[in-house]
Amino acid sequence: MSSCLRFGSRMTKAKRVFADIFDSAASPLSAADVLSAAAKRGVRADKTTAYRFLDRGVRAGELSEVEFGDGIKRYEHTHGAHHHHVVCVSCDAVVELDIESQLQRLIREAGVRTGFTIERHLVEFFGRCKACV
Amino acid sequence: MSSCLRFGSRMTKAKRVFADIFDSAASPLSAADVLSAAAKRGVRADKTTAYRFLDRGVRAGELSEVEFGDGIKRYEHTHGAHHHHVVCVSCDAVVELDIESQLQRLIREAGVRTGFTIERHLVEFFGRCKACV
DNA sequence: TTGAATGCAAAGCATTTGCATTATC
DNA sequence: GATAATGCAAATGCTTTGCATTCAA
Repeated sequence: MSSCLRFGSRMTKAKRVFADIFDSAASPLSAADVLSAAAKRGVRADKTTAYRFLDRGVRAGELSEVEFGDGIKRYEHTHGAHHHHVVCVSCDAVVELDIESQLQRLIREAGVRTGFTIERHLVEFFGRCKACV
Repeated sequence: MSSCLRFGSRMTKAKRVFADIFDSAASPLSAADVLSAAAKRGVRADKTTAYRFLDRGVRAGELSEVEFGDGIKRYEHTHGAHHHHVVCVSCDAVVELDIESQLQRLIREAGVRTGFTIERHLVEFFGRCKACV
């Protein structure tokens, strides 16, 4: 169980569990998500530890922040390209969506039209999954 | 000075200024933005009043919430179609962007690929405006 | 041993709620 | 005069900070 999610110079129990949790996560996780998942695996950690893990992960380029616009920061393991999600408003299921090529086109157009140099974008979809329609 | 932004049954000084502020706003405004704009016009109001105005505006369908993913809720006057923005990360300038047709195509595709019924989306762009490159 | 990592408590910040007061209709 | 709207204080929820303690290297 060697996660590729590693940063910092000392390996601790908390970091090991957190990394494992992200490796097997099906959707972006908040600090609270990480803590409850860790608790389920028998590891109690303080919320500060989780917040620091997430912050360091982002700064190490290993985690990326995902914003669903509900005031809660969620994170996912960054494997290669950044991607987008479709979130079920009823059961919170999250499905990844690869729309890179379409977005690149859209971003190019947005840049041309506004004169901005686009650096970053926020693109997420919300709706109902098959089971929740 | 008759704003089309009206809701509730009694017109007060605070509501009048807030409505005027939204009428002449160039970009989405937060509660703090609204309050400082009101102060500049000589009207001191409590933050609770601003939050309630924004909430009622959304529920009346007159204001729509804009999410830039920074933990601050911003609002804009809803005239007709919902649109998107390009935000300058340096000077906070906001430019509107009409990409409805492209988005409709993207949403249709996302729905087909994931099996979700897409109800809502979060699409905003961030970068540097011409002056801030 | 040493300082990176942790835990706990307290602080920050945007937002919300409870309740008495004010002022519009 | 009824009650919608306001203002103030306190509470909420997520996140961050300060600081003493612990533990991996």
